[in-house]
Amino acid sequence: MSHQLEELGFTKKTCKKCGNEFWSIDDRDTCGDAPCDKYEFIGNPATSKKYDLFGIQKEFTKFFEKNGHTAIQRYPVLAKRWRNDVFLVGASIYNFQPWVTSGMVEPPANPLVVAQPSIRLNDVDNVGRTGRHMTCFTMGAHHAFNSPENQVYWKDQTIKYSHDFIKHLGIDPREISYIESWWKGGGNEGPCYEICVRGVELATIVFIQYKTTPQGLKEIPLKIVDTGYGLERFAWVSQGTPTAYDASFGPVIDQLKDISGVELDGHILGENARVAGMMDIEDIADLKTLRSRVADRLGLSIDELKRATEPMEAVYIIADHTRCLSFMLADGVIPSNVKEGYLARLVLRRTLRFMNDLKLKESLSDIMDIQLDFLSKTYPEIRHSQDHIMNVIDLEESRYHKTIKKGRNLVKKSIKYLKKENKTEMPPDMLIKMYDSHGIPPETIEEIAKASDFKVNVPDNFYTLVAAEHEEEAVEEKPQIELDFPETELMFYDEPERKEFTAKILGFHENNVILNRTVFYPEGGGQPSDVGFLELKELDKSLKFRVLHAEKVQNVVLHRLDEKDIETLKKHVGSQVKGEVDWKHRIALTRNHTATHLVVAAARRVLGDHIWQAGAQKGVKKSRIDLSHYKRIGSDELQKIELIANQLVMENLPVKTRWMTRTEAEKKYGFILYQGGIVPGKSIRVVKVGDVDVQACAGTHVMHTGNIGLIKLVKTERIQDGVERIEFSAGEAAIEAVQKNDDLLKESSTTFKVEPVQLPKTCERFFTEWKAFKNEIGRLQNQIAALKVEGLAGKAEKIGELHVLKQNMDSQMGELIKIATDLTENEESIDVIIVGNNDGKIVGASSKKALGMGVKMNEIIKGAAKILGGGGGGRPNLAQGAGQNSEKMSEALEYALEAVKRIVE
RNA sequence: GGGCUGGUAGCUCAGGAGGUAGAGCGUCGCCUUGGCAUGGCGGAGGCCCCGGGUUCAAAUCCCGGCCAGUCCA
Repeated sequence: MSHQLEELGFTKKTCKKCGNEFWSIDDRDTCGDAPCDKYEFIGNPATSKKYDLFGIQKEFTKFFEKNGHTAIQRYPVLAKRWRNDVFLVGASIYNFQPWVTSGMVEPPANPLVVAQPSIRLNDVDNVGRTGRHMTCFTMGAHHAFNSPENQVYWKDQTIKYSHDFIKHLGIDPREISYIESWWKGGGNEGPCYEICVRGVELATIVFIQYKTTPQGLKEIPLKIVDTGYGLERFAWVSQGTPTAYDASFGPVIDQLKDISGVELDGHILGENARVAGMMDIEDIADLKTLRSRVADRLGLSIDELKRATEPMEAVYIIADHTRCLSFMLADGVIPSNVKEGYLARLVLRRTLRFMNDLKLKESLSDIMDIQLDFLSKTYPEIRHSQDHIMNVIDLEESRYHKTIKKGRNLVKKSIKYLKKENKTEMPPDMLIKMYDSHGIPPETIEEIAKASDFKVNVPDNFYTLVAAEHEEEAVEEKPQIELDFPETELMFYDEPERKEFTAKILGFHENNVILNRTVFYPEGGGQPSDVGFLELKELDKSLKFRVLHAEKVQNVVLHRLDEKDIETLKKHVGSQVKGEVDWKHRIALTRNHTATHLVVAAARRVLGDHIWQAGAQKGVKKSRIDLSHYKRIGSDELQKIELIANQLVMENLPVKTRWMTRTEAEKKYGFILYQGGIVPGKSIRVVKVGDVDVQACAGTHVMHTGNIGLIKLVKTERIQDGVERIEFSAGEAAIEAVQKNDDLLKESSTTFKVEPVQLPKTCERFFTEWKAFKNEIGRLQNQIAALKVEGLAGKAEKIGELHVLKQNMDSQMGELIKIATDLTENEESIDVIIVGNNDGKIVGASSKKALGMGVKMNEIIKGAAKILGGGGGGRPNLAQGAGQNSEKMSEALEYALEAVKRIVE
């Protein structure tokens, strides 16, 4: 692979334990990585000096700067800011994907060095327990991007740099081993070395040089040096602390210890980390193995060990998770039930659970305060978001408590139900349902069950079972269209007010015409396509074709026409056509598009800087934008946004557009450029509205905001937790929207015969009165029923032991029911009553005495209602029915009476 | 983007194999008391989220929508 290692005195060997090939100076027979070697640095630092995390970060950056690298600022952990394939940054290379790594865009510097906070949640269960796993770590990285024209450095130099750096820290080169391996990820791969010292992997240096394709490896033109130095691990080996947590965020841990009163036992922790270092921990079963091994070595029982370690682990988890949350929230992740927001909520709720285990009386925001204090010394930008973070945290904490409280009730109820069913244990599917549908973790259920003296058995593979509940869905991949046409010249950028043009017909694709240039805006960036006409002049006559739609495929604009028109046009490849866009349509979309930028800008002013556009769809009549926000937008906030947006219109701000290279634009404006979505390409079109908004945007815009006219916000909708949708109209459509509201008011006020201003009061009055009348009617019905009951008793006939009454009455259903129940429940002289009315409704009731004799009213009424041509039923003591043939009522009543007779006699 | 829950009195929730809408707390009135804590009795308070469908009959079943919760990618 490289001669560099040989030059440095290394020779290649094979590990006798794992069989991997590795390089070292010393004559050793194991590769230097766990589990082949065990940790040899705990209590015995490997470096000449101790570094805390920020110390090593500084040292790292400084070293590579000195060696010709340009240091760049960290990127936000929210990768969505510049790419849409992953949620969070998991490594420094994520910063440069896909634009730089594909070779399309120049890197911000070359070579460069960065210390990139990275988040990986796949091992979240191990955090705090193994001594080395973290949700958030700092990846120190030096990158070189080697293009055919610009070779920066490759394998030899990379190895030299990394070796020099480790040596520079005072680590004895004889302790370093380089394990040969192969790296694969993100569609690329290449050879790599894992650099290990005293049993721990400190860094990986990767040489990305292939693309992974279904046909195998494909050499790529841009060869990338991708390195990753686990800076927390460097801090760890330099201090020799029991865990990497102590070395990385010791001050936070100290304060947490003070608050919680937990004493950390360095001996146990160190032993735990040593054993954990030797293991791959993937599930709860592995964790149990770890516990029993550690307990063994310390001569403790597993319970004793758990009692001793769990509080310490909780402290570590809280310290780790709050760090992760700080980056997430500061960089713009809004906790939610979907996407990256869900990941934030997951971490946040885990933190709350462990705080609860420690019985901390502090709120999460108190703990976050400690973490933010600590972090903002190195990352001052986090301070700027402090208020926002605190708002979000407090809100989330109260949401969580609400959920748990609801969950508690549900669990108690379920246990009660199970006990009634004589079950002694909660079945696993119920446990899964509780978590899946209601977010109650099994530990919480166990806790509640214990209080209710009920057994809960959580399966080891609980989360696997949960996952099994969710069937995977195959992702359909769209077949790529291959087009062989030159790039279409887009005229609407240089001449935004142009309505007509002439162009040459280059060819066809399905129902689409391809021209050499166009004024038709192709659908994209949430802006629908233009429509209009193409006109072909042929000798004396001219033919006009409707353009239904335009879209861009690989820089070629497809103008979709009716199938018949395509057939006609096909004879004219190479001819000139005149194109004309429907301007009313276009200008409406243009107004809506610029208005979108203004509404976002206004929303940022009203709601805060955390507001980002999460999606948008423009239309002629109405448009909508989705904004990241942690709670519902209130109606007064909405009105404020509306006012500010319209003020920006009235200021008649100039809208300036210009093309810039991606790197240049990002440097000047930051990722806020990508509010409207990720824009592809090397150079991007930057649209700047006065000084209030700047976005990378390919859409059409008015020249001055005054051209938009009115902006009317219509409604808000919460499309997900953490994302609020605002629907609005701009220009003429806004006037229509206002007029529509006026119509609604007029229509309603005409009905009430009042002025619109009186409507709210009038409505309220009508509603209250309606309720009062409704209640009054109920009362009157009861009274009428009571009156009608009087004197009825005497009309009963005696059948056997029972007094039976059969009567046709002029009463509604409700009244009949009332009469029937009154007489059978309260009046002792009546046992069975059957009443009907002229609408074909029939009701029957029987007293306890009659019931005792087997008079089941539901069956009798069922039969009687059949005669009426309908159906009926109810309970034995009270039943009702009805049918269309109301003229047969007396027959039905007679049937019922006979039925009673049959039972009694 | 997908799955699963839920929406009933001011609040917390029962009910829901279709057939008279319920409880506790709160509220109002009366009684008990010298006053308070309390206790007893009685009352008011429901578009059973909205719209459609099935049915003699829908809070209950079905479809759609809105709102909320939750898990997963």
